[in-house]
Amino acid sequence: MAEKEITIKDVARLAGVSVATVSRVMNGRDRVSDATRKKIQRIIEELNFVPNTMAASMVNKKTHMLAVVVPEIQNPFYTAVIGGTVEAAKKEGFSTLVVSTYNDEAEEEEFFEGFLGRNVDGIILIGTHKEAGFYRNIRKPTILVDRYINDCGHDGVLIDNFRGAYEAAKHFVEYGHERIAIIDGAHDFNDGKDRYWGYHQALHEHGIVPEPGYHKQGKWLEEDGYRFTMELMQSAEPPTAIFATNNVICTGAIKAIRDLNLRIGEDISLIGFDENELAQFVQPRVTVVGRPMREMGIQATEMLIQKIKTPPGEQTKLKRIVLDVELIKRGSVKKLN
Amino acid sequence: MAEKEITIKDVARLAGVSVATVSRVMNGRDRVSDATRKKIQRIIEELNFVPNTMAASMVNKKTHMLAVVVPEIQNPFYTAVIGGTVEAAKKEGFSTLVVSTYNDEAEEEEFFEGFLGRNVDGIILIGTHKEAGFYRNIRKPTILVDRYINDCGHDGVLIDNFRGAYEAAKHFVEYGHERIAIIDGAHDFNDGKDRYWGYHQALHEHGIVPEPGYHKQGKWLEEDGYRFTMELMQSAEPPTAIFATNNVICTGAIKAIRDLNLRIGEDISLIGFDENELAQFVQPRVTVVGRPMREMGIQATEMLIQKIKTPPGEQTKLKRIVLDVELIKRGSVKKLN
DNA sequence: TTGAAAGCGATACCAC
DNA sequence: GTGGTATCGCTTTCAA
Repeated sequence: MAEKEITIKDVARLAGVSVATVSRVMNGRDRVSDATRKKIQRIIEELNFVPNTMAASMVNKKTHMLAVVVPEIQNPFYTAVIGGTVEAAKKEGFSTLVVSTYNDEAEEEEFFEGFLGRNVDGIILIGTHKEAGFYRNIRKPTILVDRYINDCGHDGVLIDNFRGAYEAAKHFVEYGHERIAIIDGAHDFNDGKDRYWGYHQALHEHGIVPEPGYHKQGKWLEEDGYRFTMELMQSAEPPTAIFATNNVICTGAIKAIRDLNLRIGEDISLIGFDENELAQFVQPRVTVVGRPMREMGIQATEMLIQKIKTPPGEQTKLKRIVLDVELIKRGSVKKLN
Repeated sequence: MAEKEITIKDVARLAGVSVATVSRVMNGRDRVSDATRKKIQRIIEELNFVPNTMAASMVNKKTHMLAVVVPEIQNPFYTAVIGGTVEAAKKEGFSTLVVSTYNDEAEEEEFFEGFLGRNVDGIILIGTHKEAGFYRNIRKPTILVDRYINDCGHDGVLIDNFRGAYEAAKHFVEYGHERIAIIDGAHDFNDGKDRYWGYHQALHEHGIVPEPGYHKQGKWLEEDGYRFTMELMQSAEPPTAIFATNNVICTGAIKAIRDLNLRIGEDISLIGFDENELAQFVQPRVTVVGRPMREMGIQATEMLIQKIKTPPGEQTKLKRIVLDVELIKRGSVKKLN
């Protein structure tokens, strides 16, 4: 681990040519005579020379690396997005590195200020910051995924949270439910807010006034799902249906229902948002709003690379792609009518 | 996104000093008169200047970045290790980036050859390659975690797989089981192999000859756990106990048992390796061999940083830390005696 | 205390 | 085709 690195100069010297020529054969652009090319390649082989990527990057200002920054690496939703990103990036010759901010704004800032944030060619960002200002400060091709802040100055790939929630709530209503609870968290981002209002509108349209006591706001955590489901079901007038607005809240709700010895789809109807392991395990399986997670990563990455390749002059207008969601009906909603 | 970057030269010019002096106040090493320091700091502030980390790294050959390379980012075991790494690295002033090789050797090689692999200061590696040669080629401080290849030339942080499996199998035996099946995968790495032989020894010590038909080898996948459990339970002489040697195999086994309408801990006893969501959800909960996942990441990172800071001359002998495992007894093993 | 200048290891333009 | 050299943006002697 001590030997000093071999550089392009060493190769040039041993091959009896200039560094310029060595550089040429490495990058294969300019033409070089077959004889010298062969010789240089042999030396490179012998010396086991690998060019210093950082030096090259200093000149051409490109690293061919993308970063995908997510709030929480443990959440399968995010890892699916990451998977899509890695796949799409690879196809275009970019490497991807993953950074988890653990939902910590400071952590997110550190990324952008550090070596990484400053040296990737572009960023797929599922942000933790809530103010547009933070995003406007990012002077690098960036695509916001899932969470979008208005006026942030970047393109986005989102899903139709409003419609997803609307369909879920409508499904409850159409099956005759009226006492429909919703468990969510702070409306810091568009996603959470939209889900609430989608639910809200579906109820309204069917003449149901959402009861404040049926709206439980936590921190989008599994324990919130557990605790609020407990509370709801043990209240004087329990709901007949619960809308768990993300995957971990849904997991918590399922556990609570189990601990209460209630039967899903019988004693209580349930719809989740995003797939999760338990939703697919319990019987009957739980109806969820599904979204094209991997696809979101792919689309975002393609947009990003497109942007990276576009000359600074001819950048286009801001763009937001909204992907559709799908209500995956299974057996967790009881028909009351 | 077009404006040209501000450099140290701009700052120097505007402050009427040399770049050397600006560099000095940025790094705060050499002493600079209070007057000029103040002035330079003001200019830096005004210009919103952020030094180019890459240029700096070219000189001092340090990036203060660590990479943690895992086979699969979706597996909670690995994300736990990552979590430990990030925490420990941060404490020492290092940033961490995550790379998933998706169990693909080519992907792993690309990492090492690419920008990333060549520019981090050290690597926490849960490898995918099976031959020592690959690892010996890594000329950078590296700690192998979990999977270890003999003669690879790097330190390692492992767990006592043998004992974990041994305790699990012994637990079965002590509860009177004799027909004990094991589901694992290829013995490409020490971990899988050790788990098998730990099981083997426990049985032998108690006078039980492991029956070949009870050893099912797949690819360490959930579907293997599912399929083999089905096969085993539908065979002429089903086992009374199954040892599922990793978290996803255990998940598959639980699903199969559910689909067969069997009761865990009653019709079939089960022990898993590593925690998993279903093991904690089903009732009775499933006994598992637990290991200090986060702790593994922390220990490995501390070793790594230690190594990075050690002058090349005085490197110590290779070292392997083996952390202990714990059999977390719950209700999935029936007492037959 | 401060400045000039020599790198760090590549690329790319301009000559020849 | 090939070589010389300025350059990228910073750090670090060496002098002054």
